[in-house]
Amino acid sequence: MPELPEVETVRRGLAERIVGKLVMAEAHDTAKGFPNASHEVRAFLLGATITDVRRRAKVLFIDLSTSYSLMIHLKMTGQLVFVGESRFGAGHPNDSLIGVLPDSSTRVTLTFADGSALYFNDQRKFGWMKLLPTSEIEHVPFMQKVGPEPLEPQFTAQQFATRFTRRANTTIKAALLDQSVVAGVGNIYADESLWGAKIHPQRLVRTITDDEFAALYTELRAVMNLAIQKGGSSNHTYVNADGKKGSYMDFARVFRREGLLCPRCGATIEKLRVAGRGTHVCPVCQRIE
DNA sequence: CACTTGACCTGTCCGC
DNA sequence: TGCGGACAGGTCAAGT
Repeated sequence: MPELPEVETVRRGLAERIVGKLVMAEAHDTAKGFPNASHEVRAFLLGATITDVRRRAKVLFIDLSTSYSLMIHLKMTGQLVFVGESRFGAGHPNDSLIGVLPDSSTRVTLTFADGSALYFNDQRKFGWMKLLPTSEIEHVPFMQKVGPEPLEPQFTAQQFATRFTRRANTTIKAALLDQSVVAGVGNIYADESLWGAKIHPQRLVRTITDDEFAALYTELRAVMNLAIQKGGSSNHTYVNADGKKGSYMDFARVFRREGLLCPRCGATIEKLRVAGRGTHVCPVCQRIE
């Protein structure tokens, strides 16, 4: 469930809290969450200092002073929660997590020299973390095929529309979710931006007009920027680096609002299945033609 | 190559 | 109340 705005929120929180910290220890449960945690590879993690926290699409990178990086995908239920030095003194915002983490969903724990810790939790074990030389990130297959960042200032509406030509015969929703078209869009922001642009998710890409692509570009960026401002969306498991939920769902206009009224026209919002995903639509505003 | 479907997981919710 | 099954969704592999 973490999409671009949620991953960006986590990135910002971590960048503030862990850059400069020295990694003292690493513990993980099974091979699944950290598949390449061999002794040799861990040598580039233990004793390293964190130099940066970056994001590309829905992937996070924690760069280390050893020229290695942790590459992390949260998939649906992954969390990266920092618990600070407040274990040695009251008043820290995430005091409430002390003694709570690690829990049964904790897959990896990084402990820092000052006693603080970073927990990678993942209830459904879809997420992963791997350690690789920083210079090899660009060669990872996903990184090679992933599309442009939709919020980059230089990303234009024209470029956005052109990216879709390869997916002319599929639905606009399937194409929006395709990470090689545009990076970072998931189910929530696909539905929200299509509603904003008044485009039915089942429309075929080749039927979308230039004006509709322009509207979708504008809506997608607006919705993602608002979501970042609100700290992301929390359906159930998503939390930021402090273990706190985001509030975008309070602003959602169609997502998970089936049976409620469309805030634009008052029709009843429906839920259907498009591209194998639960899809929310206003049947009046978003005509299929 | 383009496109769709199933697999990966486990907690939650719904209906019987 | 208990239980089975559907559902949640990001990405990849395998299928058409």
